[in-house]
Amino acid sequence: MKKYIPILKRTKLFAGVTDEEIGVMLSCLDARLHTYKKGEYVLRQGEHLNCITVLVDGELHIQRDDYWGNRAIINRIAVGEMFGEAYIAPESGALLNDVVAVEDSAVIFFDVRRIITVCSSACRFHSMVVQNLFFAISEKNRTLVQKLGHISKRTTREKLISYLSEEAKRQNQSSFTIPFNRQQLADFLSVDRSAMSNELCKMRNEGLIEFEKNQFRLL
Amino acid sequence: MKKYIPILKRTKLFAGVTDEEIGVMLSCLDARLHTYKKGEYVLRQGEHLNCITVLVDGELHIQRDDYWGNRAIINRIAVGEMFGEAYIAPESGALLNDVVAVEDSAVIFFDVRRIITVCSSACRFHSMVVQNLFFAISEKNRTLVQKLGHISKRTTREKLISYLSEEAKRQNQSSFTIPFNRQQLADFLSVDRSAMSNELCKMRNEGLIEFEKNQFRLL
DNA sequence: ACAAGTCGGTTGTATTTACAACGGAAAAGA
DNA sequence: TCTTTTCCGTTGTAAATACAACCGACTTGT
Repeated sequence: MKKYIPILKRTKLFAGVTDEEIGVMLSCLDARLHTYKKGEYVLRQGEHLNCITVLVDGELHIQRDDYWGNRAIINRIAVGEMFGEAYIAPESGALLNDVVAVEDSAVIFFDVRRIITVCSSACRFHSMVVQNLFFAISEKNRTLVQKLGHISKRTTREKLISYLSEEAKRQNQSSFTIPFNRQQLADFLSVDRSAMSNELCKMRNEGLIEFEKNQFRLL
Repeated sequence: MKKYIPILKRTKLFAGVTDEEIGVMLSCLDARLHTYKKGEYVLRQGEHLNCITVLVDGELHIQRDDYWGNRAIINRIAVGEMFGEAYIAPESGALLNDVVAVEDSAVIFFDVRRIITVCSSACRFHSMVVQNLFFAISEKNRTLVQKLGHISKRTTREKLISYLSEEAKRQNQSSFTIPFNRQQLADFLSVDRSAMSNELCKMRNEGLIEFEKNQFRLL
């Protein structure tokens, strides 16, 4: 697990904490490492979780399939990001979504209560992590609201424009790569893949965008 | 401001804190009270916020109007709930939404940094509030995901069923009142009001639901 | 009591979408 | 290399939606 310390160091959760301090916290927070093959479920809807988790390798989707097989990709977790932070509270209840490995992945689980219960020794790095956790959850909150902004648009085209322009802004360039293939993007924006594909091509024909595979450019 | 202590006491943020302790914190956290008339803006998109706020009277909508005048109601804030928690981090940037008073309302603003920076005296109630804040933000996170679940449904009917059945479950009875009028519900679910109205009546004709004004019953 | 405004249901039409099915190109696997 | 699978664009059709317009019931304010 120690080999992931350099990665943990770059996460929002452990920002400003030194390697040695992280090493100490790994045992202090009862960290456990699990690995998953592409396609495996990390967590399933209905399970209970009392850990904060950090993805240290691979990629995860937080998603939900409904009764009719429609998939909604709620969120995407990249290396260094965390998930499970919505279930910190003891009375949080069961998970509402599945968490699936889209690539071979490695996840570290941390005991929640040991994080948010400030230890008696009140170590410097612990209170740092507490504050980091605040910021991280808070930021995820904003991310969710932004996503709401995308899918609350009425038409497929508007959803695409909303998503693509935010992505361009986030990556700070008009040409950028998105982390989804077509089906995944459709699931993320909650639209039909073929309809979306169609709309994308229309937009290209109208000279609004260019794209090839996952590479997009706004014009 | 002291007259709102009984209300604050029942909020998630101050759960488990006594009246006197809240009284102390009001000054300790630099609390400020503002009141708003129905229709007034509490905060506007683009502004900066470095406070956690609690609604102590009235009702707020967190919403966003796009260029074409389409309104999306992101969330509803009831008495005792808080907002602004997504902007705790110093680098959060500007507000992405408007916050509007739907009724005459009163809001208390608390300085964020004084909350999350544990004071040197490490008072009992302060660490309590820190933990409460964790749980509250975390819960809001879940609320947002639930809302995503509603509007990620493809048809108006599915959105309605998703929303109404969650509301029934939340209020723990098949007959319940919703906090929106038709237009607001449409804005909340991101659909057209008349189309939604139409769909509601179809569902009634099919014997799925009953309703009158804001009172609904699932059958 | 009257006028103005709000609210919710209804209808028709043009637009948009989902869905199913297909095919070619590229990638993955044997 | 050959086969299989994945990915993505295309098309046609049926279904669902947005939009505008209208009406009656009810509320609010004067």
